[in-house]
Amino acid sequence: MESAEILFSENGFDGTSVRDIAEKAGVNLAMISYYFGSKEKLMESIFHYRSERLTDQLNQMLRDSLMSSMEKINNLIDSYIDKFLQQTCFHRIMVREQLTNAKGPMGEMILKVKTNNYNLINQLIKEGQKRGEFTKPIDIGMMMATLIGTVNHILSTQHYYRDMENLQDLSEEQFRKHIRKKLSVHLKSLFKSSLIH
Amino acid sequence: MESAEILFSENGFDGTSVRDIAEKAGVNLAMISYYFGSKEKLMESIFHYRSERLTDQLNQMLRDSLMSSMEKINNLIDSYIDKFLQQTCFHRIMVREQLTNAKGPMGEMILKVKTNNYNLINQLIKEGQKRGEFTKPIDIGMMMATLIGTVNHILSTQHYYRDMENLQDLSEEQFRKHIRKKLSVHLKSLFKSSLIH
DNA sequence: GTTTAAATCAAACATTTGTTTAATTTTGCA
DNA sequence: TGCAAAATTAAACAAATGTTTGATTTAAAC
Repeated sequence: MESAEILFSENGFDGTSVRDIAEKAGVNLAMISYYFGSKEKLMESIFHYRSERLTDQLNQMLRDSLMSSMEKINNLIDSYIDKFLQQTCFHRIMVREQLTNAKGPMGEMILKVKTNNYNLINQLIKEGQKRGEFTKPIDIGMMMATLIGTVNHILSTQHYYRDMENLQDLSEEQFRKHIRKKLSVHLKSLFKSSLIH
Repeated sequence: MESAEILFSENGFDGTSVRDIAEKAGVNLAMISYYFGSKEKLMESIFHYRSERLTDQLNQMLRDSLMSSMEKINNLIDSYIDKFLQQTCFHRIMVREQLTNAKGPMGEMILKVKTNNYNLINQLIKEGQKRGEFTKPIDIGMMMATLIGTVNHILSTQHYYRDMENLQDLSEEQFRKHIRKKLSVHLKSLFKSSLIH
């Protein structure tokens, strides 16, 4: 699953052969069918494994009643950035898969995750408005698209960003820190000025 | 090229066979190699054809000195949305391809387009700041990522957005109009409150 | 230590893949 | 009309694909 995840994220599902996966994992070709049933089901296993953990964390964080709504928003932003940075391969797969599989088991899994996230954030923003913390009306669906879209875009096109901002001399680790910080500051300021007059 | 563009956007490059393309186009299988050389080169032809027109329009619009900087920004937002809406297939391919081909001829083509756009927008924002129209400091690279990322994300995940916002009863045309408007309003307000105090 | 099930393997399977070939048809021009 | 170049075709090509098979090894239980 680890090997497959990396290869899928680099070359796409169709661009990766089961032989590639088997070789990278150091196992016999036949074992993939033996254990997962098929290449498709291997993909679903990866997806299931990753997305299980995705929503739990979010749910917990948003339930914390000690934080102000704005703090929660900022927390949400950072945790989405971190999640993507920690699981770049999986998120890359998700971005790619969203382009294709609207229908099928994959599409249903994605919809489930997205709907859950949407409801949580919706609730959070309504809460902030009720409390009087957020004074501006806001398009929640679009705001989510901006959060997810901006992070996705930067992290899926890291290479180009690095070229254009002349950051080639940074190490991989330094560069990751750099974009994490940039994204965090940018998105927080964006949300703040969109939610508060 | 038309047929290939549609199929590539739906199933990805590796998910599309030259036989699929030939059948959809109503031509013989061998003609693709005959005219384009290879499947890869067919892709490059599509890319070349589309990206040629991409920057020209932008250049022209931004040179117009009668508009205020804010008007230009708004114009830029709308023209990017429209470009994506008019050429959804091609843009889908670009989004997917950005995930994969950092190197290779495709990657170079993408970098060229991106760099050009970056320079133009950079210039535009600096101009607005000089004129005193834009009073807030701004991270231009991030702001571009937000523009492109938000549009890309909404339009590549239209299907999910439609489900979550309960817009299933709209016709395809109505739905397109709906998201165009939503995106336009949202991004303009986002840019405005990021550029002006 | 024997037995039984699970794990692992090399080999083979039938399709599908992108590309090429060589023959045929169509076209444009003298 | 005749002819050469271009366009189109069906067939074949070798390589790669996902999956299965049947034999062999390993592990665990009694």
